[in-house]
Amino acid sequence: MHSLNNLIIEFYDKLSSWEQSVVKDTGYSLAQVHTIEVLGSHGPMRMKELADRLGITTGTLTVQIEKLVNLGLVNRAAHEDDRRSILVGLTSEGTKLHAHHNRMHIELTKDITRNLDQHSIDVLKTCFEKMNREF
Amino acid sequence: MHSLNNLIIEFYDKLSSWEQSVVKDTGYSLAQVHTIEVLGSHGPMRMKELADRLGITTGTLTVQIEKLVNLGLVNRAAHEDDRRSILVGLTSEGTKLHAHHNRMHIELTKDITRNLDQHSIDVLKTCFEKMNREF
DNA sequence: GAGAATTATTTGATAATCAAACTAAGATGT
DNA sequence: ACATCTTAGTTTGATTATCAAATAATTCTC
Repeated sequence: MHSLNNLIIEFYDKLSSWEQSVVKDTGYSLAQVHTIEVLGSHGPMRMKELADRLGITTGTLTVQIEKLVNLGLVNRAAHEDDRRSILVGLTSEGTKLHAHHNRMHIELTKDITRNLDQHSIDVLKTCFEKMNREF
Repeated sequence: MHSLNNLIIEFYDKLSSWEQSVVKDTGYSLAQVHTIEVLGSHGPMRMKELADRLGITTGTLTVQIEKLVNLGLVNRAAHEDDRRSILVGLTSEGTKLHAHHNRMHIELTKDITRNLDQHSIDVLKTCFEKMNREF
């Protein structure tokens, strides 16, 4: 159990470093790219939901989104059913950035699984599915 | 490949959230606990090496370490061979905090692997070993 | 419909971060 | 040896990220 724990921590740390270096190349901040990632993979959502997913307060998010809107990556739209809320989503420019970032992720996944046979990959997927469910 | 990529990202995000909530309970900041984690698992090291591992500049680290020293979690010692360098390491108080945090990590690992049989765990370990090597 | 809860923004304060300048010490090349 | 180049850590000044609390608008509940 200890060894698996250490492997997970090492994996997490290396993924963190990778993300940091990839983000640095874009010229945007880590927080900004993370916001783009969440909006890109889950679609438009309300401020509250986005803040929860990012683990920050809505106050912090308000100023973040303001900047991303000014950068032309994100837009705000009225929420149909709830006039207190707004829906934030990606502009076409934001979508392009997300697609690029996602391609990098897929490249990385391809690279690090280079030496895994098909059976291992199948087991690995199942393990991730089960682990993700238990959080 | 796409599905594995998404599973990895989901795993990473959930681990992030978990870490954030666990750290919040300690009363220390994420950056502080991360520093303690690195020092705890790798032992005392020089500022430069620590900064590299944390992905921050030495300038940032200097003020971080100053705070951790004042909190009694970290100490500085002279480097034997290189008088430009100092070795930063955990105090007994810092070691205690690291041990506690590590126990939480092990608990988590135990929890999320609850539904995995022995064969899957063995494969999973091998996969992590191979993937960690490829970063 | 009155009171409670939720959503987003604003504000004021603090913490984290970087780049660049600086000091001290080691490494290198001739 | 010694001048130069590199490396390690600190300091400084500016920027960015963050939170908690106050506020305003809207929705929910009873």
